[in-house]
This record gives sequence, structure tokens and C-alpha cells, in this order.
Amino acid sequence: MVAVDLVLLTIRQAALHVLLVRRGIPPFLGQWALPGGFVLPDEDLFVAAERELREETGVSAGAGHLEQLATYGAPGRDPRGRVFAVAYLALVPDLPVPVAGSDAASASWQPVPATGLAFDHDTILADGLERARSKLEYTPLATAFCAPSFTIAELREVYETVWTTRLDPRNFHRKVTSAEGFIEPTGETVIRERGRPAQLFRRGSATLLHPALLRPGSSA
Amino acid sequence: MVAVDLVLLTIRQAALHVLLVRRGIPPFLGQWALPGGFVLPDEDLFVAAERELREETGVSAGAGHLEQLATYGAPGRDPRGRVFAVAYLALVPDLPVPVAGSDAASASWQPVPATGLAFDHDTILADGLERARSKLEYTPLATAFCAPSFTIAELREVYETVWTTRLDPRNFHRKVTSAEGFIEPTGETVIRERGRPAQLFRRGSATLLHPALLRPGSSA
DNA sequence: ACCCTTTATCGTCAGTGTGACGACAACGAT
DNA sequence: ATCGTTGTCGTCACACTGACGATAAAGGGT
Repeated sequence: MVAVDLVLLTIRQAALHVLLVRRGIPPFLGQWALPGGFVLPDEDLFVAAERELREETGVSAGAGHLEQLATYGAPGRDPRGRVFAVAYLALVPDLPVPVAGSDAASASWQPVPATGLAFDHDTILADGLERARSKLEYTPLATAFCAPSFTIAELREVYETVWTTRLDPRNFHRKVTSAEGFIEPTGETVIRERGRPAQLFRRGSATLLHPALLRPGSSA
Repeated sequence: MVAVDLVLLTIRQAALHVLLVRRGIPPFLGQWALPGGFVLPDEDLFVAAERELREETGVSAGAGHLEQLATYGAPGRDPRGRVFAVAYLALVPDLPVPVAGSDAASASWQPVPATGLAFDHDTILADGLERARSKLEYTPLATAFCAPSFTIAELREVYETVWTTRLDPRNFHRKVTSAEGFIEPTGETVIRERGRPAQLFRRGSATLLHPALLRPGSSA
């Protein structure tokens, strides 16, 4: 018995949100849980995670980011019997469609931290958050939260939201533009709300950041 | 059907070695494979990995390091049917006893890279190596390869072996001694073969290195 | 005893990344 | 035109890094 569970994160209204579903069947009936389901016979693990992602959000994995997180197999974690959960971490841009075609009783984006989840999903969510925070440091993963083209300020807001910190706009600008292959200018500019027009960028080809953007406060 | 497989690494004769077992039963009879076995009913995943480690080496997990690596579940990876493998990465010091009490037909330390392994174990081994190399950068994990007390030169040899690089002894010395909580002096000194006596250290209490020891060559 | 080799440890110096912050550019609103 | 707001570039002191010189403390050979 192997299931795939999804820690599906996005940024809405300048806050980090996780997709939760209300359970329509026992156990934990009525409680919130991470979306997930059993792996089909002859289905690859990653493919199963992609399927879950598509079913819950309608996005194909190409737009955002999907990676394996960890596997949870404590004997008592599911009252129905021995069930192993392979958790995946998914990061997607803020979707225009607010969760379409979900097969659960109800699904909704909820701000993190969310607690009191079914099974051991509190732990899985915490692990997913820590992975996401950590990966922003040394990979260009923050772009997975953004639309195909974005401004540096929008990218900075991703970091500020996930890390719950404030970052200096000038230093941030310098660092992301000097990190080889992080972002590429599209040549266009755009005006967001107020102020001087900003350049638009798309994600670059790098898979690792050099130099990394370290979280502040870790040294002092 | 869930199995636990072990990427068990150690350093012998200044080279990185992985523990492999020769399969005594089909499938892949006679081929080398990572040690592993099925998870018992009511057995925790981590406990199963610890049990494997103890059965293969006689060491309790306390001495070295044991962490979950990833889970592999491609439909065709095991000819016998659908088997998921939860891989664990173990790092242990060079053991005086050369693999005692193994239940496999034969087990032996083999230098990495080793190829031609059974199942998808080539991939699992490669993933384990990359994880180990990466974790040396920002965690004090290198001490897991060392005896309880060790010299800085021995610690440096760990880095040089795992990264297959040469490191400047003077810069390395400066970095490990200035990284808060990495290593603590025991007060004793010891003479290894030739040269001036070296101070002995034990592992410190830090779980993260500040600043990190980055692999050379990644920037240029 | 004296040199020589080897290994451990400390210092120096230039180059680079970083945080704090000043300055200016380019928009909308008044 | 002026102001507030946001984007972008520059400057400076400081920390960390790599390259490498210098010294300390052992053993071996003569």
C-alpha cells in the first residue's frame, strides 16, 4: 500500500498558501489533509504525483516545479493499516482558476502554517516548507512561484514571503542580476501599480545559483 | 511491497568504498547489489534501515550517520513485481571488523564508482554519492567517517576523498577551526607516521556549518 | 649534535561577495 | 511643477577565500 501525498504551495496575496482538502471519508472524516491518493498499478511514482497535481490544480508539471520530498512509513500513521506515503513538493504560480476539478469533498488554499491536519500531514507539511525555504537559497526555484515573465520586485516578494523576512531591494537586485543564468531580461518593461516601470525577466537556464542567496540571520 | 536499501559508504585506504552484497537468489543471481531487505510488518522505516545497517556492519547507527535518501518506484524495477525501494544513506568510519555476520552470500567493500549493479542500484548509488558530496559542504557530516577523535588532516582526507580534489592544508585548517561548533579540541595530541604532532578533535554540536565549505571549481 | 624531510599550524595579501545605505531615474497623483 | 513611490546603479567597510610564505615540532640519517 503506497500513496502519494502532495505539499502544494503557492503565493496568494503576499502570503504562502498550501492546498488542503477536507476528507470526505473516514478515517479523519471532515479534517483537513494534504491532497493525495494511492499509486496505480504500473504507475511510476513521479507520474502519480504529476497526476495528483493535475487533478487538483489543472496545471501540468511543466509550469511550476515538482520534486520528491520524503517517504513516511511509521507503523501507526494510518489507522486502516500499513500505508507508506511518498510525499512530493510542488511549487506553482498563483493560479487564476481557484482549484478546479478536485475530486475531494472540498479543496482550498490555506495560509501556512496550517496545523491539525489528518494523519502525519503536519510533519510532512513542515518538512516541505523547510525544503522549499532551503532550496530558494541555492537554486533558481523561486521562479516556479512566478508567472512566465516577472519583475525583480516580484521575485523578491517570493523570497520575502517564503522566508518571512525583508530583503534590501538594491542588494537583492544586484545579487539576482549577477548570478549567472538565474534570470534573463525579456527586453520589455511594465508598470505595476505605482512607480518607475520595471524590466521583465524570464527564468534562466541555470539549475544551481552561483553565488547562492543565503538567508539573513543565519550567521550573526 | 516495500524494501529498504542501503547506500553504505566508508573510507578505506584513502578511497571511498561502498558495501555491496552478491545476490544468492534470483533475480540478478550472482550480481552485486546494495544491501537491503523488506520492511517487517509494524516496523518503522528508519528502524528497518538501522537493522540493515547493524546486520551488515555490526555498528549501531549512533557511531556514523543514517538518513533517508529517496524512494524508487518505477514499475519495472523489480522483475518479481511491484516493489518500492526506500533508499537510506549511511556513512560509517572505517571498521576494524571487515563486515561481520552478513546474511548475504558474500559482502564486501568495493571502491566507487561501482557499476553494473542489480536492479536500479546504479542510479541509487549515484544519488547517494551526490547527496554525500553535497552534504559535506554545509553540514559537519564528514566527521561520521572519522573515529571518535581525529586530527584535522584526517578530516581533510575525508573531504579530499569524497570530493576527489586536493585541498590546501592551511586554508582547510583555518576554515574548520573557525566554523563555529564544527570540531572541538580534546586537548590531546598524537603523532601519525611522520611530522609534527597534531591536535586531536571530536565532533562539535553544530548541525549546520557557518560558513560552509564549498567545493572548489564550482565558481570559476 | 646537526641537518633534512615531513607534517602541523599561523600569517599575509589581493580578490570577491555582502550588508548598509546614498543617489538618481521614471512613473502617477496632486 | 512637486511629491511620493518604485526601480536601478554606486559606494564603502567588512567578511570570506584562495594562493602562498614562514615557523614549529617531530623522526631519520650522517
